[in-house]
Amino acid sequence: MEKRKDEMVIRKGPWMAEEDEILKDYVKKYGPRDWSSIRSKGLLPRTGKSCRLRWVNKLKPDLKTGCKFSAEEERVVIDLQAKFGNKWARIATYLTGRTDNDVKNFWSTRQKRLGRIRQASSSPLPNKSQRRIEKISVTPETHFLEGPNFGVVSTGEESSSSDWSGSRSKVENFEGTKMQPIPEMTNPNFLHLETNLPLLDYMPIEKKPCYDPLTQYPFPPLPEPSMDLPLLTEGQDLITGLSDTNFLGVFPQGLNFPVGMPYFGFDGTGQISGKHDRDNPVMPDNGFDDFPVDMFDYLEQLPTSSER
DNA sequence: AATTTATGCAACCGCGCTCAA
DNA sequence: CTTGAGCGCGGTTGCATAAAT
Repeated sequence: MEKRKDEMVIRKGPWMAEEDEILKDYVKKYGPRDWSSIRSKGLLPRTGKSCRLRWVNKLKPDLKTGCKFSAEEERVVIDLQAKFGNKWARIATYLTGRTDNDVKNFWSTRQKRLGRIRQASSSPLPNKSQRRIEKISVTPETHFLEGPNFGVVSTGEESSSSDWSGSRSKVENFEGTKMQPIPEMTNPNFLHLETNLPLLDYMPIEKKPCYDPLTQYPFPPLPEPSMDLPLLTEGQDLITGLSDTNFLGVFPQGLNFPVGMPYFGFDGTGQISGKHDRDNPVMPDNGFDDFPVDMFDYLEQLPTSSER
């Protein structure tokens, strides 16, 4: 017996291709609004919320679905999370083709990864079960150092921190004789470095209208590059501002960086931005009060002088 | 090859805000 | 002023898949 449309059983769970098509047709006709009417019109047995979520996160035409966060995107998220806190929707406005859910998931994944790193770093001689976790965890984000006292991570083939698929097999665990966490990880001054970081001064992307005003069909031209940041070559132009003689003034006295330099914000002019965000007291809600998880991200592997 | 475990992502839930009736 | 619908956001969960054992 057929139910009236307002009695329609609400469907949950994964979307089928047919449902996607119906939803796309709806948006094509009516625009991305009145989500609840999709159900009241009897088009889909889904709540308005569910329809909106599906559209925003998966069906909108300008999304970078299935594409890992680039190093630049990672950097933006990390900096803006420090600036805004867990305001994923706000952060997402600074990234082209990324949704709040994408940003949230990225951050969540990153938090877990850093948590594992933290755990691994606190037990230098892990037992057998822990060893696996460490093996999984170690990426360049852990910033192991090369040299006689420090472990080796780099295989020399990774140019972006964003693609770590397969990285599990590239690294060794702590029990190996070559590898130890960097000593700064336990230095209290180092741990509080983050509070001294100048923050980026990004501009949100101007989200272009999603719909052709004539046809109401979504055809957003792909947004322009996402912010007033110089396009950086990984590990190179990134540190342009280091030539600023005032640059080191932002560090606590006596603190030095044996490898690489932390990333600091750019103001869009190529100069290091020393701006602190006074009106944003929000601190990252990362759950590691005494161990800022972002600490790793301000250590970028730099090319050696011979590589520049 | 089979099983276990970890990971990442899609989707749901609850809460709060806005706005119109 | 109140109320309820609609919507957006952040937190959380469950599942599919990959990786390890």
